[in-house]
Amino acid sequence: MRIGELAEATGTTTKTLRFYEEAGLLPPAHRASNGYRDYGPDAVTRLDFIRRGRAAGLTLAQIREVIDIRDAGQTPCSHVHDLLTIRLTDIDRQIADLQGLRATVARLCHEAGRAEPAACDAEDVCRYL
Amino acid sequence: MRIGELAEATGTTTKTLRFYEEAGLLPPAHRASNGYRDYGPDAVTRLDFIRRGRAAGLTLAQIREVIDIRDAGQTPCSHVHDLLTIRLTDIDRQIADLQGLRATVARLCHEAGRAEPAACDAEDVCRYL
DNA sequence: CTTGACCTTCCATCGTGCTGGAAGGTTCAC
DNA sequence: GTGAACCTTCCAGCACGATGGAAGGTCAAG
Repeated sequence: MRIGELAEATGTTTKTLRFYEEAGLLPPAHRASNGYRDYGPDAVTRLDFIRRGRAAGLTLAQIREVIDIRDAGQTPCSHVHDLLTIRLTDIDRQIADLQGLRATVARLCHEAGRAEPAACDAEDVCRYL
Repeated sequence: MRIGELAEATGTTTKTLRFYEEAGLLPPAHRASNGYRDYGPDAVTRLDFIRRGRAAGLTLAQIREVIDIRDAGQTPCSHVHDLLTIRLTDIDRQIADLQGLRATVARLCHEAGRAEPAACDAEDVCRYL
């Protein structure tokens, strides 16, 4: 299949596919006689893997690590487990940070809702922030 | 005070202070006879306001909006309230997204922990992701 | 035979908030 | 007088994941 068909089939764009190839996430595509990229069905499988990795919040670099392990003939299972463990810790920290931030912003927002502009000091820009 | 002293006093860097001036967050500093920037105590107040805005997760552009309203002689209270309300909605959405993501990653991580490499299909890179 | 939809490469740009470094001027202590 | 520690401007680049556009080749339908 051609690049536009693959993009259509996987819900992405030709730009992104060329970018992924450049980034080593897709193997260099076989070329038809006219120079057009010619993909087999395994490209769809590969892109689905990339999509799952992105959905899990992995970076393209991390996804590439996993692909490289597989392409080197190893099984990437344990590395995937490591990546997911780190990711989980990171997500938990992000959630905790956001919950702290939410409390702060909610308090400020509540105060700003009952603001008395006259009480503000111009030099301080806004006392409700 | 000179730029290095202001940076020291506010816990930032001279690079950042020049960047803020360029971005319109700090008014162009008065210059001493040798061309050095010369700041008054109000610069500390202004930087403290910027720091509070950053801590609330506002972008520099949003902080600048507030500053511009104040510098135009208006009271920015209601705009601050609007910004904080939007920010709160956004934070709640981010938290919800992350909690959904956490569930996904936790499940994958659990499965990957009891992985059987032999059961993996090489074309699929890793079935645990 | 032309039009339009594809495809190719290459290079630049987005947003966000800085950060680094070069090349040079100023000031102060020793 | 010299060296360090400041300061100045200007231009480049980082991460991240694409996205836009120019200039040109290819192919099938009408």
